[in-house]
Amino acid sequence: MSTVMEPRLSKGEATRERILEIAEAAVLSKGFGATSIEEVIAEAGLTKSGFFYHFKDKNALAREMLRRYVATNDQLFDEIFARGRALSDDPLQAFLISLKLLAETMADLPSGHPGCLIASICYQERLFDREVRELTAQSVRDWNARFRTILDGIAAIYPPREPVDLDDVADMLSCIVDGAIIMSKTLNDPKKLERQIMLFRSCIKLMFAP
Amino acid sequence: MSTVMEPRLSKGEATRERILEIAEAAVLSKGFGATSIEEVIAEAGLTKSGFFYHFKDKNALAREMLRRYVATNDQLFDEIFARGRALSDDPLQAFLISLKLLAETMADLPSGHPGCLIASICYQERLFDREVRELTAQSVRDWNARFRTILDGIAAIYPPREPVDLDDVADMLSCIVDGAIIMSKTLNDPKKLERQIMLFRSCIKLMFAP
DNA sequence: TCCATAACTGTACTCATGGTACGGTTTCTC
DNA sequence: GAGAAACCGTACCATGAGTACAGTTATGGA
Repeated sequence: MSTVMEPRLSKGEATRERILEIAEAAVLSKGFGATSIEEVIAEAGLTKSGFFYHFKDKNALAREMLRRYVATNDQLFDEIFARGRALSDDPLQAFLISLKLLAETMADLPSGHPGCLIASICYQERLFDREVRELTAQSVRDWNARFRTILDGIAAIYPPREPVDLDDVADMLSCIVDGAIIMSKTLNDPKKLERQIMLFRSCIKLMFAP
Repeated sequence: MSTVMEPRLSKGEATRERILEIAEAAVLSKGFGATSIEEVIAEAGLTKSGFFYHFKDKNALAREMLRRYVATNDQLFDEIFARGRALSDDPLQAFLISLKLLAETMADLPSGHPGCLIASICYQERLFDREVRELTAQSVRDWNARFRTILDGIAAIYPPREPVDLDDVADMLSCIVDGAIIMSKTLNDPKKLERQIMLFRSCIKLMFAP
């Protein structure tokens, strides 16, 4: 899809990356509390001492995992919404294009979306310190604000038919995605996610299209 | 709201109920893997022997928790959609009323929705046996089918404006609710849930209302 | 009122795992 | 080649799941 310029990683940074990737997959499939450091280091091929050299404790691992996750997602959104704007000057059309791109991106994931780390953390809040919880909340607020900005641009040109609160509509996208990921995973049907995004797209059309 | 006829519980059943309630709250706030039997029995005021008298192991606890959760939710939906039908003969109006009732029910929860057990389990799938996973999948399928039936009744009278797949629309409700619960918990803002349900209601109006 | 059984308690284990502490060793990197 | 970065090994403690089993108390029906 997109070739990202990876800055050359030192050996330590590469190991950290490897640990974070393995840990994320484990956390998304069994939860943070049930993810043992032992299994992570076994898969990463290093010892417990090696692990604790990189991460002070499990909470430090969680923080870095989350930072990584948020950064990756931010980048994805930047890309998708920039492409939408590049393909149409009309804000509504641009958004509809971006949503289609988002749906396609999700559909292209080989074995379905692996899960949303923020959702996972939300269902295990008591395990994390305030910093982690604040980070999740802030990233959600940022995403909502981003969508809200887009919707403002649309509503300025196309007044909504039904009286809807644009903040709620902005929130809706995250809700749909998170909810659809859960349904996809629960029913073992990866297609649910892209279908729900496309349905949200239809709702946007119904709300704003003349 | 509604007075449910509780069949008189024997002492053992009452203890089981108490354990399940405490365990559910713990699981929803810290995850299944991180919920220790010790803390559950401490809060329930009984010993480890007492616990294992009621539940063979932790997975048996999970199964019963889930059964309880699904039954409670089924009952809630039965009630809400029956009331909707009672208040209007028009299937669309009945559904809109039911959605409003659902939103109000969610708004009335004292400290926000405690969380969806199915979502929690979905993010810890590897911890559970096939029976538990099959139970979650089946309950989601049942709920989707229930909504689909309602939508069929609506679409028979009010053909949808935009070409939408009714299965997707049916799925959307669960997605919205699950997603909004996550956002409510993450942002510590209980109102998100009811607002999203009301927004879904607006979308239904936009899709079907003449 | 009695008795069988349900509903527990108490004690005493095993085993796996998270996490800590710390000294030593290898491997980069400049 | 030196110094720092990136580890390894070992030993240790606390906690939690789960087992075993004998004993005790409460309950509810005949």
